[in-house]
Amino acid sequence: MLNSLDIAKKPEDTRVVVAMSGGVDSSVVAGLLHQQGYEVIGITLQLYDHGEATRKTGSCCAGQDIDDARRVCETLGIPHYVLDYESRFRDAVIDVFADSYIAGETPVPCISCNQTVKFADLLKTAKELGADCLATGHYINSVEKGNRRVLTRPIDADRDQSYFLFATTQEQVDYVRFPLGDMTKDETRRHATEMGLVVADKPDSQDICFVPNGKYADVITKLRPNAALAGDIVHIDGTVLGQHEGILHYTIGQRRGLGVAYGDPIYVVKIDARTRRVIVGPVEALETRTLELREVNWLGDMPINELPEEGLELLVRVRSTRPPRPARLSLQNDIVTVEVLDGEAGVSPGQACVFYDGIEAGSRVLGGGFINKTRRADHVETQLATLMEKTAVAAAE
RNA sequence: GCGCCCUUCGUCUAUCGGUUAGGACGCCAGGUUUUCAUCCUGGAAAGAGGGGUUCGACUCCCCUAGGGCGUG
Repeated sequence: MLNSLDIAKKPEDTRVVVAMSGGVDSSVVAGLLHQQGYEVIGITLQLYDHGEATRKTGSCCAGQDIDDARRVCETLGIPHYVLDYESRFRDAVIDVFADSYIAGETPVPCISCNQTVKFADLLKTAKELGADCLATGHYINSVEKGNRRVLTRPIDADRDQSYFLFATTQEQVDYVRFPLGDMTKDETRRHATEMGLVVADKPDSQDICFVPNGKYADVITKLRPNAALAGDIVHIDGTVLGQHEGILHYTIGQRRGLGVAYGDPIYVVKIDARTRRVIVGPVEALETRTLELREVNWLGDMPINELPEEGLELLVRVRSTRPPRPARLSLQNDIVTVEVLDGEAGVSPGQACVFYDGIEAGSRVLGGGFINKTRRADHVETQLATLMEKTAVAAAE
């Protein structure tokens, strides 16, 4: 007989570590599991510098948030531990974040954090504590299927956090539980209020947790003083339209912040880290059909090298707030390649491409990968190639 | 040297003898969003300068400055 966490033990004999960020969601997870009689241990990771970042609203895992988590555990009457993961977080998340921008990509720090700190280090700690599972407050679900668990989309589609969790390995999926997967945000807040938790009305976290004031470029510049070098803003037709203050301010598909009045809206089409050029063009130039992925985490049933010759039809998201779009996944010369059937606009290297087998709640999350390269329409590729060639010649002279 | 034309938000421009001088792009602020963005809503922002004519001028006339075209 399985308990509510799909473990063959009575709740009171089941030890659960709850990853508590100090927000409502993970607090409610701890509260609900405690109510159900589980042996709950709250753990909060201290991830970064105290300072201004810790006082802003919508942060997590530092300063005030650690305090909130502690108070929640006191209210519930469960043990709470704070672990110092600052240096680990810095190496695995912040440094990687900075280097990605310098390389002209656009990172997703929340994914690195889940991938390395939460589901690697914290998970290991939970196992060392003898926990039967690690529970988090993410809005995603997982269910038993045969002798393993599969990741699925949550009930609350508006809150779906699967984009940030695509890199969770099968082994991790088997150990982690997501009690909020079949709950809406409103219900979560109601539970928090009913349980009298101090965080019941706390605002949701937003922005990058370790960046104060939303100025992520400042963080990078502080870490890598030579990162923000000026360069040209070049139209895809070759015209130099202006100057920018560092490629780290831009991502593919970005419109604002260019400071160029072109008459029509122009978007960042490509970032050339080598020459520090930001290439811009009309919205049509963003249209992308083919993506090459790296660091792919495949959670489908068949092994990924046994994909059908013609590819596997599924749905993909290339940014967390986009709806899943029909696509075909295939292996081409050992490279995992995604063809978005109707095209996508503004696809950036460094972002994730996450796979689904459907749109509705309960659909499988089939993993995903980081976008390594993209290919546009032929005429756009030709224009870009011409631009790259010109610089190569100029550099040679 | 002479003749003709042009000058409006940061940029490109619309309009008119009596208008809250409109739009696009840019910028700013909110909303959306556990990434960065996108997207949505809102906001600030203009008649080159000086004289006239007129009840009233950004609009008509003159001068000055700047720019364009044509011509000895």
